Amino acid sequence: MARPKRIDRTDLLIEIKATAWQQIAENGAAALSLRAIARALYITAPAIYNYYPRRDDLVTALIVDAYTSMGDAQLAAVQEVPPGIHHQACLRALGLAYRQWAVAYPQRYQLIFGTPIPGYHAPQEITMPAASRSLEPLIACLEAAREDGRLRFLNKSLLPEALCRQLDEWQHVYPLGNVYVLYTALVVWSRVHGLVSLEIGRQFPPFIEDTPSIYQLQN
Amino acid sequence: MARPKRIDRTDLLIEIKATAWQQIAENGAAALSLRAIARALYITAPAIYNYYPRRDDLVTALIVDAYTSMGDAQLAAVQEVPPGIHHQACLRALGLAYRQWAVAYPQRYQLIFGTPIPGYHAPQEITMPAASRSLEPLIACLEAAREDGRLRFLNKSLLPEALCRQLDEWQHVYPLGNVYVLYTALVVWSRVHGLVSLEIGRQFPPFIEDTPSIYQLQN
DNA sequence: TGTACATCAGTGAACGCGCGTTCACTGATGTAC
DNA sequence: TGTACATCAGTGAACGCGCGTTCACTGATGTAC
Repeated sequence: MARPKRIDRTDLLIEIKATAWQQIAENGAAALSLRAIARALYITAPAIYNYYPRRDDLVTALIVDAYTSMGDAQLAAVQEVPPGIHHQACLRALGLAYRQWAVAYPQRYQLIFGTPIPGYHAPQEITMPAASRSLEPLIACLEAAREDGRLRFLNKSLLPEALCRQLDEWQHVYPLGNVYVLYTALVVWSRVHGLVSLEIGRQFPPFIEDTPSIYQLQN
Repeated sequence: MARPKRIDRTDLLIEIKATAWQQIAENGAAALSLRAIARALYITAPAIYNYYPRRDDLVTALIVDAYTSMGDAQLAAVQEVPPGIHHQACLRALGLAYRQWAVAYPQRYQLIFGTPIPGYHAPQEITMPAASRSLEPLIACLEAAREDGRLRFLNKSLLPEALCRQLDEWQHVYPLGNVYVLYTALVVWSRVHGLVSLEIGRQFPPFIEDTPSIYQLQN
């Protein structure tokens, strides 16, 4: 039977997540605790079990939310690029959007890409789709470039075999694009990620972002 | 009175640290626990207190060790560069050494640069000197370049004031070089760090390192 | 060479703490008659 | 409009756990005579 919705229900669920994010921001993702969240909400700890049957489910929900948020930002960035424009501009917009998102929500960034939470093991079947979706815009952009013949690929034999198999499998489960496109996406993404993780991780002054994606396009 | 050294003493102290590193590698720095270390060494937990009066002291010792290890690697890299060579070569060697060290000791890297351990607060007066020393080779290299007139600096007004004050203070406590040199060092280091943190943090295949330091030298 | 003593690394029990999780409950709310 | 009932979000007590840390202790070792 469909569960009748209480107004409170969504409210408190949202508040739980918000408080969780706050705690992650303050003490790091490793210090997340249901009891601390409950305390902050003037609620007893077991009450949270009405919303998340286990602590890990909360963490999973947070991770999915973070990926979704990132994916939305990426999508918005692509849609703001006027159509018919060179793919490089698209890549560049994605790179900048990635950075802006990370700077705006460092906690989410940390939860997804930072040191994993000690006890927690992410359920791949829930986490992977969200992660894949967040990379979709980038992959689509590269796929379009490939179809235009604007992407040059390296020899297949240059791809490490293990990596190749992994990409194959990935492509099989979430058919987003050509294996080489996936590989290129990973490379592009990882380089941008490198710059961004630096900016987020340390408390250094934000350096001017040097439009990083450009020199990746092997065209 | 000088404490007479037992042979055991240094042995177990080393074993404690080694086990700690192992645990950091396995479960992340956040999961470090004296009891777990004791368990792994077939020892009771209080025994550790003969070597480190508090848990945080162990962590501090590990951090200092990590910095020292990194500094040694940096120093060794500089010394292998034949004298009289262009400073760019020196910078490049430092960058590559940084990466190699990080790849060789990802746990140490994680402890220093990763998400901080929840309860732990580093005692600056112990931690900072070690950190500074690890950057010394880089700073010396840049300082030499400056003396050769091979470093061009931006206008002072372009430096954020807060950053400027912080660097001033740093330079005052550890007189390693000109403030602008320090700034440049930070920039160079941070970019290399960005690339490396990417390579370490994720379990992606190691990409070919693209000799990163070069395009930093503003000469 | 043998005995008495001091040292001190490691033991085992205990403490208080915060954690995730369970359980029977309570009491406000919405629904049916 | 009023009453009886079902629902179910949140409570409070309790559990077992691992943690850091303390304390009085023990027993092997090295030293002094």
